Amino acid sequence: MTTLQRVAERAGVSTATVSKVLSNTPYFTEETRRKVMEAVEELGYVPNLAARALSSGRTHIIAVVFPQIFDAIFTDPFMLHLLEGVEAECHKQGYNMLMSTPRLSSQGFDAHYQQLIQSGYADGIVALDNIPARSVLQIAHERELPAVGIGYHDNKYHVRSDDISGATQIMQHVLELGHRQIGIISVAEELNFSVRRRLNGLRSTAEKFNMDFNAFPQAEGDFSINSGARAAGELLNTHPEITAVICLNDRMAMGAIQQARALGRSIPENLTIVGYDDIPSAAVFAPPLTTINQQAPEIGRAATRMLFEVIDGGNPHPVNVPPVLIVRQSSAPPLESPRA
Amino acid sequence: MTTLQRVAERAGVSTATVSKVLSNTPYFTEETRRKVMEAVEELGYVPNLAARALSSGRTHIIAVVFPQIFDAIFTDPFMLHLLEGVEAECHKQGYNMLMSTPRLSSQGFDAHYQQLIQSGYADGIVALDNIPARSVLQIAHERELPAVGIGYHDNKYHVRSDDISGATQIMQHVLELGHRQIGIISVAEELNFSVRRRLNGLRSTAEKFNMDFNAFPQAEGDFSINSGARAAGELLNTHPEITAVICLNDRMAMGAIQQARALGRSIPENLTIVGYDDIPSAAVFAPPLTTINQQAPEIGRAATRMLFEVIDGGNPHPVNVPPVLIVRQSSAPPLESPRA
DNA sequence: TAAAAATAGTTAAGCGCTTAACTATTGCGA
DNA sequence: TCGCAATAGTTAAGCGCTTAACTATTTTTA
Repeated sequence: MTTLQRVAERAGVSTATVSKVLSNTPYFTEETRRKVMEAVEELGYVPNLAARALSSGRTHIIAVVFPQIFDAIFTDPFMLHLLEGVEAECHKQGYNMLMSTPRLSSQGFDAHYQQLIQSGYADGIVALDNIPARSVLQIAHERELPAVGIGYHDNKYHVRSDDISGATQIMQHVLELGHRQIGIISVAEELNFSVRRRLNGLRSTAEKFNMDFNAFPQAEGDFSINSGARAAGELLNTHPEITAVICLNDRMAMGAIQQARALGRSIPENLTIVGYDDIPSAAVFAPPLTTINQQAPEIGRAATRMLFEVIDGGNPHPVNVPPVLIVRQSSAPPLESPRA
Repeated sequence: MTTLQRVAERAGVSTATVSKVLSNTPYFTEETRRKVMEAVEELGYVPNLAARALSSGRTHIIAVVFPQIFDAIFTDPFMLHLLEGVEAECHKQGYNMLMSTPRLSSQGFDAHYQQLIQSGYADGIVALDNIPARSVLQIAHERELPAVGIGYHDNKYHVRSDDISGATQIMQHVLELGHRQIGIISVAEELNFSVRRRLNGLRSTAEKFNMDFNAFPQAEGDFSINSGARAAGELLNTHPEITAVICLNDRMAMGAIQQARALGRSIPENLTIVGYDDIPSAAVFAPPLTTINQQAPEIGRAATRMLFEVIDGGNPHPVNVPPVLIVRQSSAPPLESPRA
């Protein structure tokens, strides 16, 4: 490994001058710059980043943190898309990403994660902060490490998907198709921060159409395909008059479709079913799902840009990323619908 | 931030003694250990890992490298599952993962990736090494950085999915169902290393059943859903007698199913269609796909264990991870089949 | 014309940790 | 009982880089 010292000898200047030229710190002549850059090129010099990190106090590494509950993160394509956005911004700024996937126990997040945060390895953190019981960024705040949360924890610097807007769009879509007998497959609010906001978006949109949201029949699932099937079964048995079902995520929508079919309904001809999240399976499902896409890459990009601003001493505003309605073949007007 | 120096002062010993106790290097008394550990706990000491990396020459970070072609990696769940396996082994050994997703241009992999490899930040690399045109690990070999490749490049240390075994299992499954009129949806061999081996596995299994593989009608796709649909259309138009189609991946199988349906075939009753890879959509497709699961988490684990062995000076053997046949509802015996 | 400011390059110290070499003491074996 | 080996702890140097402070020269301003 070639050192800065050897570059300095080759260029006939001090190591401080080499450092100055490489970091573009004033003052040096064009001749000095030429001599240094020639030596760098001839020797194939690449800086030792651990040394640079130690002396400058800056690593140009950010930690990307996805907390693990039930190992779900490694099966969730949302994670990959967040990562895509984070990576794109890191690449632009010459930063590297250190992955951390902490496990929560009764004593808090595991020791390995705690050590990483305090290790001096990362200039800052972007974290998916979505476990209601505990914020994964608390330890970063205690250490005054720059941090941006993705999700609903009360972090000063955060990026969120605008679940109210997403729910508004999906409810509006269903109502504009002419549906009035609408079932809701919901989830217990303690499981996930976004549930309340999705329900609020559905409610406020129904009210704009002068409909009483509380009169819509509801059944409860737990985000899984099976729970969606069970909930759809309940709804269709107790409310056979419904012409549409809004599910709070895609997997429950898939289960609902399977169950509705088993109960003799055809989709979407006499029952419209819509989901939320636009997981990859949604597009290839039969029929392809109408759903809400959260634009995870853009969330990842916005969070990372925000973190760089915090690291550079800025004080950026929180960001809400608007989701996008994706209309596919699982939704259609009801058969006897008077178009409103 | 508390330093080792302050711990030494608190415990009343030298910094070298603190370092010794923390690394369990001989020799120290039980009394000295107690004094040091008390000081560590009272001061909440956490080592600065950049300093440790600089002086010891070891970071306890490995680089996890997924080369980018056409941004496909951020939509491929296989990546997430590899990462799952790598992360599990890193967690066990107290290592951290530095993600790198280099881009290939005509001049080779990008400068950011090259700097990362030479930076002293990573003790070693686990890389998905699957671009036929160029090995992502060449630069690591030049720098004598410990490296393990996942895939078919000729790396000394590598882990591969046993594509021959996977293809053997899927062909055997189709033949044991009684199919003899079998179409193959293939891919040009230059696109991906695994194609030849999958075809070889299919061929050798057919020969074991005394069948001439070259007599099976073939059409070519490019791994995409659309190409699968086109290829299936060709096959069914020129060979309407076929009772099964083997596709070299799941997405082509999905396209083939959609096209076969459009051409009046029911799946699997009068046409069995099978895929390869067990992507998440396979399980929720209609009908759920019979396919081959590559056990990506186990590949990630094996590669990471191998890297730790190389870092510690060992000389491990390459590993082939056996895929698993997943039978679902897209395959069934042919209607007029004499069970062989 | 003299003083102040800017330019250019260097010296010196240090970032926090590791560990080889050294020193002193104790224990073991012949 | 003496010499060698093991134990215990310390000293000293260094890993590769950054940058504040310093020094010398040139340029600008009043």
